[in-house]
Amino acid sequence: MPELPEVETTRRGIEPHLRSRRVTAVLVHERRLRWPVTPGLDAALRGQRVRAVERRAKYLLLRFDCGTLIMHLGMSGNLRVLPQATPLLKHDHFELQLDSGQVLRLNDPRRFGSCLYTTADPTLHRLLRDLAPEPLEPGFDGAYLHRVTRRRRVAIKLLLLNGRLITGVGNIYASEALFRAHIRPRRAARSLSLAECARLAAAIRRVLSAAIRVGGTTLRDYVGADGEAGYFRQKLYVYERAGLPCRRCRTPIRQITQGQRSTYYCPQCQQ
DNA sequence: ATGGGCACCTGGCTGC
DNA sequence: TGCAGCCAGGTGCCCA
Repeated sequence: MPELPEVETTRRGIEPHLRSRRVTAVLVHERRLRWPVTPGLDAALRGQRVRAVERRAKYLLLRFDCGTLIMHLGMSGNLRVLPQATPLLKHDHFELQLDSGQVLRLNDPRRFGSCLYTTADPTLHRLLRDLAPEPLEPGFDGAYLHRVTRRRRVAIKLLLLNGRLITGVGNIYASEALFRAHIRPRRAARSLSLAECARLAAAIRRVLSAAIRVGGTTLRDYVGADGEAGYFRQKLYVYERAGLPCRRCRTPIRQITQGQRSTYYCPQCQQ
């Protein structure tokens, strides 16, 4: 489900309900996520106030005075703020009960998400420490992209999914950014000129920002923290549009497989 | 160092 | 109707 825009939409949705609230209980209904949910969370967090709700790449960070809860939504996870009496749904694995009478619930059918607690600096956590710079922060530009692609023979589409080099871009926005930059997904990363890298970096920033503005992309069952759908799907140029006419030139959109995942592109607009 | 492939899961859809 | 097969928004890890 979630790429950076969906995670950021979730963050913005839950943050007002969490900030400065005190945790009254932590309930773990299913410990077996991507990694086992950190044991002892109820004892660690009960009575603690949520100081901030932050995001790093596709990770959400719930900051407490005593430590940080690092959450990831995997492919199919979502977080919702609900009245505490709301009945549990299938695949509700984890919840934070709050002194407001509300509850933050993680639902994740595929259980690729995670929920880990650390008392150390979370940016030094093994899952976060090697991540690339944030794509919406100033350091991410054509020069950066040019530098990290220089010796890479891998296809640019696959490089966009490598979180150590680029972060926040997933399978949807990788195809969408390459379309907007007019670059073929199978091009070797190192073949991109500085000008192309600049176009691509700008396209990544534009597509992520635009998706955040409208609440992310809705595919299948994705809903934001308040349960409403995102609207970016209507703005997709190529993703899941195989065989349909390109919105720009009417050429049929092609679907190929790269790294066992689907890529979509326009053979006319992208060279 | 880089790159390819697999693994972890459930559910929805298609086609026989 | 049942069932096998395939596909799906992520990413760490193992191996060549």
